[in-house]
Amino acid sequence: MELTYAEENYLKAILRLTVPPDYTVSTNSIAAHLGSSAASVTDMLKKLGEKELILYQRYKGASLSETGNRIATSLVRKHRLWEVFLVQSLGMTWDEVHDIAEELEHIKSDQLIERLDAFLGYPKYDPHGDPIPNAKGKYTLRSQIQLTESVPGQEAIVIGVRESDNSFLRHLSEKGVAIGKTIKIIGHDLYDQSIRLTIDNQELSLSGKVAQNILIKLI
Amino acid sequence: MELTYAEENYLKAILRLTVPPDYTVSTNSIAAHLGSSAASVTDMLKKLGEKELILYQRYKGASLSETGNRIATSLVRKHRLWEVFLVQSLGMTWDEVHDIAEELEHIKSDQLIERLDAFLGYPKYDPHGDPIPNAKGKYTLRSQIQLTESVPGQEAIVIGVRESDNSFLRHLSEKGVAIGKTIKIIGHDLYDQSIRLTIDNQELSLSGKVAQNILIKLI
DNA sequence: CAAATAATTTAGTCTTATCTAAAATTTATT
DNA sequence: AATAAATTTTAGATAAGACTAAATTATTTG
Repeated sequence: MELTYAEENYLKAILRLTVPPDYTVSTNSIAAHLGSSAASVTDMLKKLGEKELILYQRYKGASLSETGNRIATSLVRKHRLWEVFLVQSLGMTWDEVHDIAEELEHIKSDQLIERLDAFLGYPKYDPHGDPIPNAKGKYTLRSQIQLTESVPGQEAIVIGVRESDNSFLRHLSEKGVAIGKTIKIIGHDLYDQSIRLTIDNQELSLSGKVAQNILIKLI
Repeated sequence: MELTYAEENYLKAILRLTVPPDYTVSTNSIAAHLGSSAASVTDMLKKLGEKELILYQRYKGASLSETGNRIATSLVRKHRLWEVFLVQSLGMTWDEVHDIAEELEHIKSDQLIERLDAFLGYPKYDPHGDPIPNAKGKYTLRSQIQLTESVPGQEAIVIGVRESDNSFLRHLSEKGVAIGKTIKIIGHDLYDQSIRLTIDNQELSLSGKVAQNILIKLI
């Protein structure tokens, strides 16, 4: 199927924002992620739904179909392989390559990407440490990381916990931390390993011990 | 200036079709080259004229401005450098790379293209033998070739002659050969070096001696 | 659980790039 | 040079992707 750049970008956005437990993405979160209006997103979701690239119900959000997931994953593969090329072959730095890879990922040619993969030596991770899906779309999920592995400035979604005893969970809910919440890392304290972050525009601090048990997905 | 893909493709088409003596390109020839309608071309020429990328007068055709020429040449540079990469680094064959380079040439990053140039070892010619403009847009004009150097199937425009004595020119006009005419090569005769080609859907044959003195530009 | 708030969709516009059909202009021909 | 033919432009539509403002549906809160 021939997709436009816009359609491809929406699929990628939905994949990025997809998190457990329901794997459903809201209109507003897509709009915020892409920097466009909610109305534009609705229009596109209708179109992607008709093409059966996503499952979409009015007012209920969207999730990727099998086809949509395959296409979005292949875009991630292309994006990350190109990033490796830009750093490894052309000597660019990891912070210079994102925007260029954002354009390169849309080049349509399976042969090209398979040859690029071979040329680069079948790398498993991109320069940011994110895993590169193989030609079949399989990859080791490393996009799920511990909160302690985050870097200041990053935005992420809370997707789970590594411990589930009641006192821990109660502590989290008191702080306003819940699965599905979007967070933004402010910084790591060098002395006590605590992490400052914002949730719902509220600033708060979590101890290193707590942060270690919170799983997030970068967005 | 931020140009759309369509605008860039029009500039490239105009550069390709530009030939002596007047360096002016007609609406219809652009339409034929791009496979679009004359009306669409007129619309775009108006827009490019307003942006001062071309000089355009209604009913009189278009020619590239200095800026337009610079941009179009830089697109040719990108296209040919990417073709070298695809063949030299990825091992593709010269006939597989054109369409992919057609997409890659639009990636916007000066840093990228300069690094790619260095990575490839500052090649002077692409896999088809066409010269690659340097970062300043300079290149050895080899797109002008003798008719004897053509290959069956190629289409070209007659852009000049290497000899200009009267009997030669009279011979040409009798055959229907004139500057600005579009020709298509049918084949080279192995015994007498004569060349068969079509002009205005008329099939004709030119002797090797004559062909040697006709300069063409591939399209 | 009803009212208030938030999220989402619909309706109506705009821009870019395309098209066809009709009108205008230029070029060729008799 | 007048008319015919070819070329080019204008006029009016369409589709994709975006927007704002208004309407609708869902969620939260008192």
